[in-house]
This record gives sequence, structure tokens and C-alpha cells, in this order.
Amino acid sequence: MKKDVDKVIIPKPAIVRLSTLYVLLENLEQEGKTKIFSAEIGKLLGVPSHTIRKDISFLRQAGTGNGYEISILKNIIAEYLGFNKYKKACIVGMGRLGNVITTKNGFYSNQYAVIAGFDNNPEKLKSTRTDMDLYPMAKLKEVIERENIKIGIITVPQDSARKVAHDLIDCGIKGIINFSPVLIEINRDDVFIRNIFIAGEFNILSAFISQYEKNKL
Amino acid sequence: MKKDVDKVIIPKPAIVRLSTLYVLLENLEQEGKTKIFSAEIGKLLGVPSHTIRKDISFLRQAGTGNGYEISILKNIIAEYLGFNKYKKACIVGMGRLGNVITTKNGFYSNQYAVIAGFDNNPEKLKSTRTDMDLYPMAKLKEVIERENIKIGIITVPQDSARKVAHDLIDCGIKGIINFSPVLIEINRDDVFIRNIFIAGEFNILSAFISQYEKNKL
DNA sequence: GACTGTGAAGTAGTTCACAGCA
DNA sequence: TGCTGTGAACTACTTCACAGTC
Repeated sequence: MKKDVDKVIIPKPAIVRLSTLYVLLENLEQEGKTKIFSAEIGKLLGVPSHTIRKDISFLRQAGTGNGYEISILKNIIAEYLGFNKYKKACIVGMGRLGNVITTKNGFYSNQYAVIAGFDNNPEKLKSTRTDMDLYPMAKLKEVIERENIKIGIITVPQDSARKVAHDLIDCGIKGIINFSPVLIEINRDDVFIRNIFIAGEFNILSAFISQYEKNKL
Repeated sequence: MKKDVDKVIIPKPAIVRLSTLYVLLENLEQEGKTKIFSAEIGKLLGVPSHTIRKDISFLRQAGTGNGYEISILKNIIAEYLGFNKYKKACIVGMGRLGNVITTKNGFYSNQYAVIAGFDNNPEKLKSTRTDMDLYPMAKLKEVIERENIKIGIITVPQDSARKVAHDLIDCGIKGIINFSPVLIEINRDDVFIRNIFIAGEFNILSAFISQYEKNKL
């Protein structure tokens, strides 16, 4: 039933939903659930069921016509979206936020591992209690290349964020999660960045609420 | 030059971009910059210049034909998107993440204030060092209504996140920033939620990288 | 009978291209 | 001349509706 799929381009929003769905399925599986319907997924993701079915249909090999087997669906998504290729990540900036992100249970799903932390401050390298290896910034290139790390997390202060991002890219990093309150400009299409821009979130909510009030009238 | 604008519906992605642009303009203004061009904004936001011009044109009152005066543009965006209406926020869950978010400088722009923190654990209410007022969960409704808070942040563990979200909505909260690794289902169109779903971000990057590699071939 | 899968239709968002303004 | 502003053209995404499957 597997069809020729390699030329199908999945819309970016669909990729985002499927990536999230994957984590959802992981959680449900851990709770002991084995089967799920598109309507149920839709409710959990806050999206209509036909959107879910369409998203899954881009993968061209999921269905049995009667709900989805969670473990199978999970594997299809992981395989198709390439979740098993880039498991290792590193983090730059071992301040309080860096600490929380790398230790707080459940923040990154169990298929990813943040295996290396970097900081300029030798004090922080000593005082941080963690399972991962800690290095000074000077080791960035060496470690990233040796471990073949493709994903980097930025938790440094505002003024150095841009430089760190470009350093990471120079070292071969292809995906960045940026927590610093700075927008990072990237001029190449082979590097992807996700800005977790908390100040902006307040504004976005404020705007949505306000638009809603306005259009209601 | 102000035109009738109240019926124009701004696309959601444009609202998101403009909200982010606002924070960017705040930063640039602090650095002493007073004027900017659409091409420059585009570079900083990672978006083509015509998208920026189009976004700004939805506001129907920005331009002089020769770049933008930062302070004026800022005010127009803030006024049009209603940034000055909902300044107060509260946070539920005073664990480590809650602490980092409410104290780390620069995380929320200076027009918003997280004025109240809630937690179930009386220990945490005592031990947390912060400027905001701390309360037990039982005070949720009282405080939110008294202070007329419309935005809530969720930093509680996974298992209580959904309940907290619905409690917040029952108390009149209209916008939620959810940091817990749980997707929250909301069945009403007057409440907006932004999920900061870190585990999902890894998958999203992984998928983008992998799609890129695949399509390159 | 109840669900999925998916082309086709419809809608939303983006890009173009050029008129208008400083 | 070099920028913005914006309808119009285009593209991407979502929704529909129903045939196919278990």
C-alpha cells in the first residue's frame, strides 16, 4: 500500500502539526492507549478532524479505514519526517534558563538528547550540576563536529545571541532553537530557526484579544 | 490620511509578524535608531520586504513614502493592535521555570507586568524571591477579577496543566501562554492560547532539516 | 455503520508590479 | 531616484464531500 511519495511536498503548517502530533502520540502511548481516531486527535490538538486526516494523508501510507494504531502512526510519522536522524543537540549559555531547559523533566522528548553545554564563564562550567558534558566556547567547533550535532539551543543573553547563532551555523548546525529575546537573521535556506520569543507572545495574545473584541462589535 | 480601517481583517500571520516587529522596534529605539526601511526590517525578521510593507499597509496609516519613523510606526502598531489594553498578567506554577520567566530581565517587554503568582505549595510561596504578589491557588478568581487580569502563564507540571487552563478561563482570562508539555484543548473562539512546546520544537527542526535534505536530491 | 483518504473546491495569505509620493 | 502602498495575480493551505475500506 506504500505509494510513491518522495515527490510530495508537505506544507509547512502540516509538518508542524505532525511534529506536535508525534509528541502527543508518545504521551498517549505511555498512558497505555493503543488506538486513536482523527476526531480525537483533532480535539487534543485544537484542529478539525479533516485537517488531521489530510495531514496524515500526505504520508501516503497510514490508514486502515478505521482509526489509527498509535504505534504504527508514530513510526510512519517519525520515518517520513526523519525524526531519527538528528538526535543530538547542544546548548549554548548555561545560565538559569539553560539549566531549566536541560534538566526539567519532559521538556525534550526522549528521542532527543542535549549532550553538550557551552559557556564562556568557567565558573558556570564548574558549578552546573548536570549529566551532559560542559565545555568552554572555544571547544564549540571541535565538539559539534566530533559528535555530529545538528541542533543547537541558544540561551545566552541578548547581546551575544546573534554571534552565537552564526558561530553555530559555521560549525555545521542546521537547526536552532533561540530563546534569547533577539531575532536572528539567517540568509540561507538550509538552516532553520525557531524563535521562542516570549516578549512577543504577550503582544500576540494582546493583539488577538483586541482584534476579537473589535470584530465582535 | 487616516482611512476607515475598522472593517479590515488582518491575517493572523500578519498580526504575529507585527507583534514581533513591535518588540524589534522597541529594541532598535533603545539603541538610538530613529528611522528604518522595509528592507531592513525584512532582513531582521527574516521575511521579504514586500511582506513587511503589506503587513504595515493593513494598518492604513503608516507611510511617508520614504522609510518609517520608528517611534511613529511603533505607536501605530500598538494602537491598532491594542497593545495597551491588557498589560497585566499572572503566572501559575512557581517552580524553577516560573521563576526564570518572571525574573529574567528582558523576557517580557516593559509594557507588560506579571503582577501575581500562584502555586499550590505553601513552601514555594514563602521561598520565592520576587517583586510580585504570591497567592495560593484558592485566591485565583479573587485576584484575577480584582486586578482585571486577562493574560495567564502556565508553568505547572504536565498533569495539572489542563485543569489550570480551564480554571484560568473560568476566571475570565482571555489569553494563555502555556509552557507545560501538554496540548490544551479550547473550545471557544474568545480565548487564545500560545503553546510553547519545547519537545515539539526539536521534532519540527528535525523534520525541516530532513525535508530539506530530501528535496535537495 | 463508522471511519479514513483524497481529489476538487474554496479560502487565506503572499508576492508582484507599478503608481504615487518625498 | 528610491522608497512606500496597494489592488491584482498568484500560491499555499484548508475544508468539503463523498468514494473506499474494514
